[in-house]
Amino acid sequence: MAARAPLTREEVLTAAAALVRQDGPQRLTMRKLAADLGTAVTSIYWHVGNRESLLDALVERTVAELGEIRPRGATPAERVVSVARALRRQLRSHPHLVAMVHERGLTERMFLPAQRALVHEVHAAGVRGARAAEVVRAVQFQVVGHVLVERNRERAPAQSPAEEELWDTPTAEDDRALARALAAPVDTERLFVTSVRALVKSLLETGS
Amino acid sequence: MAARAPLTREEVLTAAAALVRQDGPQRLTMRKLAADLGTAVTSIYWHVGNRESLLDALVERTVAELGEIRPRGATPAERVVSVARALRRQLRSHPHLVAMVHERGLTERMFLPAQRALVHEVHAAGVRGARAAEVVRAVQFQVVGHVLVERNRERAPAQSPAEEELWDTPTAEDDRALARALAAPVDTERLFVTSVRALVKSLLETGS
DNA sequence: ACCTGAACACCGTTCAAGT
DNA sequence: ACCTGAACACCGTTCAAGT
Repeated sequence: MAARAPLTREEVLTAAAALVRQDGPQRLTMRKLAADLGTAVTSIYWHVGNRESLLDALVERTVAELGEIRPRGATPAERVVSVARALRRQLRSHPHLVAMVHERGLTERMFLPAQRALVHEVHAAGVRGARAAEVVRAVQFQVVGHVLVERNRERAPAQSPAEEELWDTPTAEDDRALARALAAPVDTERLFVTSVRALVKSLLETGS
Repeated sequence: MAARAPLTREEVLTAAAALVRQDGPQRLTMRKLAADLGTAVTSIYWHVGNRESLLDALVERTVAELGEIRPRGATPAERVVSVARALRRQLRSHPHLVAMVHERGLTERMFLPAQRALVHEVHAAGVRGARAAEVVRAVQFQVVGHVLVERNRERAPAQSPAEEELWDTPTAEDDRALARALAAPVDTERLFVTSVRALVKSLLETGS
C-alpha cells in the first residue's frame, strides 16, 4: 500500500465538484468528501477552511469555467435575445450551479459573464446612460429569474392540486383552449424566448 | 405545575410558523420546536409526520392566508401590472415563504392566488386561448422570478468583486453615466414595474 | 507544513414502553 | 389516542497530538 500523495486544495475542489455534479450541493458532506478522497475529514479543513468557503470556491471555479458569450443576430434586439439564450443554456448545462449560487445569495455572479456583451448591444441600439443600465438589469433579472423558476419546477413534486382542478370552468372563464393550454406542461424554452423578446422589444424601442 | 394541555396539530403549525418567521426555514429544527412547545421531540412526529410534511403544511397555510388580489387601473394592461405588483407585495410581506416555496419546488403555488384575476384581465384585453395562456405564464415567470432574484440579492454577502472594479472603463465602453448607474444599488421596485410594464405591453399589443 | 483520531455539540427519525 | 426517553445514524467543527 503506497502512502497517499499529499492532498491539494485543487484535488479537494475537484472531488467536491464531482460530488455536487451528481447529487447537488445539499448532499455534499465533509465526511463523504473525505471518504472519496481517502483522507481524514479534518485534512479537508486544513486545505479549504470549512464547508462554507469550500462551496464559495466551487461557485467561483464553475463560473470561471463558463465560456465567453458571443452575440448573434442582425439587429441589436436579436443580439440581446441571443445573449439571454446563451446565458440560459450555460446555466442549464450546470444544473447545480444555479442552486449553489442561489443558496449563497450570489445571483449577481451568474450574470457577470454576459454583462459586457449586453452593454455593447444596448449601446448599439442607441440607448446609453441610466436607461441603458436599466435595460441591462431588466434583462439580468429576467434571465436569472426565469432560470430559477424553471429549475424549481423541474424538481417539483407532483402538483398538489391536480392541474385539471385548478383550471376548472369558473377560473378559465369558458375559454376551453386556455384551460387546455394551462393544463399542459410548459414549453419553457419557447416561453423564455417569447418573454425576453417581448421585454427587449419594449425597452429598446421606447424613446428615453 | 399544571400538566400541559394536549398538543394539537394547529399548535405545532403555529409554533413552527413563529420560528420560521424569525429565523427562516433553514433554522427550524424539530428539537427547537419541541423546546418551544414544552413537549418531547417525538410528540411532534405523532402530529405532523416529519419535518418535510410539517413544512409542506406550513407553506399551504401561509399561501391560504394571502388575501385575494383586486386588479386596479383603467386599461387591461394597467390592471395586469397591478396584479403583478400586488402579488409581489404579498410575497414580500412573508419573506420566508418565498424561500420555503422555492426550496420545496412549489413556485407554481405562489402564483395561484393571482391567476384567476390575471386570466380575467387578459381576456378583457381580447386575448384568448393558447395565446392567453402564454401571457399568463409569461407574467407568472416574470413575477416569481423577479421576487426570487430580489430576495436573493437582499441576503447577499458583500459583493465579492467590488462594484467599481466590475464597471471599469472597458466594460462600460466610456459611458460614465452607465457605469455610475450600474454601480449604484438597484431600485428593485422601479425595475420590477418597468419590466412588467414592458413585457405586458408587447404581449398584449402584438396581434395573434 | 500537513495529517490524524477523539471529542463536542448538534441534527432527524424510529421504536418500544408508558398512560 | 397521545406522550415519553433512549437509541441510531448521521452532521460540521475544534483541538491536541503526531510526523
